[in-house]
Amino acid sequence: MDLPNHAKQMLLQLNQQRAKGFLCDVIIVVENALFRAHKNILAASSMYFKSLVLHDNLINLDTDMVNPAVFRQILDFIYTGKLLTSDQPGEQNFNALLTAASYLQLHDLAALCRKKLKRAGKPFIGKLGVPSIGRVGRRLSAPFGHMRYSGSPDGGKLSQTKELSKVTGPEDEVFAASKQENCHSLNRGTSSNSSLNNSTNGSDQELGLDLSKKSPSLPVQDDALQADSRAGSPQSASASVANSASYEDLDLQKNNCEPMELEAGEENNSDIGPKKLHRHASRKKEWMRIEGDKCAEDGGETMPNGVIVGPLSKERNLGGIYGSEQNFQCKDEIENGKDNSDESGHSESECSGHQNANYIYRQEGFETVPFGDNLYVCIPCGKGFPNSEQLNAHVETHTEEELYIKEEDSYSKEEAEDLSTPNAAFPNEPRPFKCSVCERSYKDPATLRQHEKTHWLTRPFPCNICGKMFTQRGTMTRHMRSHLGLKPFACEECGMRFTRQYRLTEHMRVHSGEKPYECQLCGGKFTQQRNLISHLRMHTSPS
DNA sequence: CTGGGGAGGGGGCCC
DNA sequence: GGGGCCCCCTCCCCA
Repeated sequence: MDLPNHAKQMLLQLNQQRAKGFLCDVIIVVENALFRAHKNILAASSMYFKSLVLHDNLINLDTDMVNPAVFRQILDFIYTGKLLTSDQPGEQNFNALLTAASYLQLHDLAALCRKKLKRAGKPFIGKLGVPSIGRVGRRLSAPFGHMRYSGSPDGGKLSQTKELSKVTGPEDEVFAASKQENCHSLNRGTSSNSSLNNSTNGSDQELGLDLSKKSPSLPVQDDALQADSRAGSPQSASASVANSASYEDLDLQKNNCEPMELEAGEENNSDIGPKKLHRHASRKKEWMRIEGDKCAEDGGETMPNGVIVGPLSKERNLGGIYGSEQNFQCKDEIENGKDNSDESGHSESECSGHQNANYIYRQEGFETVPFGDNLYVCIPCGKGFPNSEQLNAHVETHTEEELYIKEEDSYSKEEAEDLSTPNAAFPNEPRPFKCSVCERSYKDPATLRQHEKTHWLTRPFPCNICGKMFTQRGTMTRHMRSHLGLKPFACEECGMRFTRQYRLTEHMRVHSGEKPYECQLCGGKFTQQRNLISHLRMHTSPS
């Protein structure tokens, strides 16, 4: 008994999931564009992808071999079995496709292209695209976190004009592609629309963000990368982890689950003190464990569950990365009649999926409403909907003002006073702009508006990768950096890199020995305020 | 084994 | 939009 359309239906479903970013667990970077996909699908389509996705969740493809427009065609082909036509002239497109298909070891597609070219009487004039013969190893694409830092006078920002000028002619469709679902341009210069769409149309977004920030000092990575002449290895296509902020991590990949070699290597290269050195080595062990523990244990067949990059694998971050999953988890919990709004530790945002994040959980106060099959619940009005599309359509009918949490009553006077710390800090400063929900007040309307967003149930800035929602664009941008492993702030002393300037400032005290935070009770000094605070807890805790 | 300290990283939020 | 600070979580090291 065969279901005649089973395979077709499955593929259709998978492609729809890809379009929504649902359960996508790998990001492929091609030049300026990001593509989300499913590891299983990629692995099933090509041995090359299979070896890449085994250890990495962020893959950079060699831009000599494939450009974003072509890769979009390829990804569509993988997910549909259909080759969609491109704007390019046929033979030119088939040449590019054949190059890329050979490079990616998509044999069926390559054969199809060859056939097309043969029929057209045009010989293949593309590049030699088989990784196993060493072509790819020649030029190792920098890991994503590095490749935009060109040491340019602008401090290494995404060099918009340069990147643009490189891409001409047919490749302009790169940027058309960036507007497609699942293909996000990282190049701010490609669009005047530098803002993210709001949560109601999150699946069709363009990043348009400069996530790179400027780099005060950037260690030259390319030499180290090129020294790694792993010709013939699929890894040589610079499958990189998102936090591959240093080539140490790449070494780690190279050594493939052999942390001992790494630590030894670092000791040789490092001129920092023993303690610091140890520290760094231990950090790498952490990374190692995250990315490769399973592969060490069982020969590399099992992937660490749901890990995008090392540091992000921490438990509490998984919720963010796998927002879509949580979305459904929350839905499941609704089905199971659980109240997950409190004890489960989910915040609304953590329950967030891609678009309707804040609406998919059973809200307290609505629990007695019989939802029936309407599992998607609009929090502001309590209406249930059978699917996310209908809910999204409904959500758009709400105005911003309606989305405020109407919970003035829940704010006690004491809480309100606690929350009015800005006033307490600057008692003499006039703060005429008062929040209508809590008692806080601000000097200017922009800050007030910013603050008022914290009362909204919808968070207007979704992460394009994991769907997590943020109240401030800056927070979301910062969060995106962590996905992409962008660490623009480098320590000149030890080369350690950070996602934030503030972290670097804190870190520099390690080198200077400065300990500005002193415990008034015991005189203990600390480099970081947070450690003084945790120290003070030790004094005040009863035990 | 445990508690304390050091430090990396993430999010919230105000300026 | 970016900077800065706060709070939290977590990991690692070490006594």
